[in-house]
Amino acid sequence: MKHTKELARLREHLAKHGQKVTKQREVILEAFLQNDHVTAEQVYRMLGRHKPHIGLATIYRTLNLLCDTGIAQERHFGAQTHYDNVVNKRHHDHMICNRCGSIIEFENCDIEHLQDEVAARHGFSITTHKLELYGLCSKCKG
Amino acid sequence: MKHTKELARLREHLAKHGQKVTKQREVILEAFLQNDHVTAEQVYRMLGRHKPHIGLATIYRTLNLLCDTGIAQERHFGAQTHYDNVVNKRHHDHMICNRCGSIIEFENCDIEHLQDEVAARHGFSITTHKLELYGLCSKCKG
DNA sequence: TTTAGTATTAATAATCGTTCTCAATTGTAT
DNA sequence: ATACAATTGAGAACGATTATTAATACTAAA
Repeated sequence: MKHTKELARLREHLAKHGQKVTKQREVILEAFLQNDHVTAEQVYRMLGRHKPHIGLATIYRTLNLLCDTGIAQERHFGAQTHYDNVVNKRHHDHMICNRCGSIIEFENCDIEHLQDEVAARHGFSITTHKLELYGLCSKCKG
Repeated sequence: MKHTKELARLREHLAKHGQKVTKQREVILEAFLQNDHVTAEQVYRMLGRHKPHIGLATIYRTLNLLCDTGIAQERHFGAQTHYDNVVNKRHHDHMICNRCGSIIEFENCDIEHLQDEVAARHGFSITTHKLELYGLCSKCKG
């Protein structure tokens, strides 16, 4: 319930950029940290009964802010942008089930090595990457 | 200029599905095949002076049709959907330059092997995948 | 080749996710 | 406490894509 470390990180970022600590930002951070990844709509629904009401635009603004702090990371799985919780996690990629939509996280250093090799061969320098495997999860295969 | 093979493939698909061969579909296919990957807008601009005028909705419909035939494949690089020419190509992935937007294709079997391994470890069966490397191309690095 | 029937088209309205605008409000440094 | 700048909520605006619809163009059968 108390994500003091992430809260500190957010405050530090805000201070460094002359931005303000607001109730909305704290509330949205708290909601965000309760999941592995969420869409703006999902956060909006989570905070539906919150008083005072928090607008959808603020959700978007704050989720993008969390990306700036490095707490979140954008992913484009389908139509909607997913905001991925990456605190306390190393880089990871995703498997997405085409039937039930569940998302499984995984990490694999060997793949990342090979990516670096390929990039080097083309004189390309990687800043980020995206790897998604689509198919059927173990449950939906049966 | 004459992509008879792809045209045949399209006609076959249409016949099999009780759909019709139209001028628009042939013209759009021809335009599509002149690039490695295009957006609907790009095709629309390519055919800007074509008579009779071809509407944007028809471009979208036809590009999606080409995906059904297996001639094209959708990619979601940024805001717009890219339609990737995959005839006569094996599976490949992409490097996208963040500065100039150029897209470099590459293929790497070792990576695909590792993907299969990871998936197997999770009881997941892959139908498709997407791998994109973002960064700076050799030109923009200088 | 004419006909009848269905698929397709162009134009544009509609939709969806997201960002922008702006007046009102709230942090923050003094 | 004051003043200034950043933030907010509401809804308008936006860009990409899809749906609607009346008119048109294939296609297969006669």
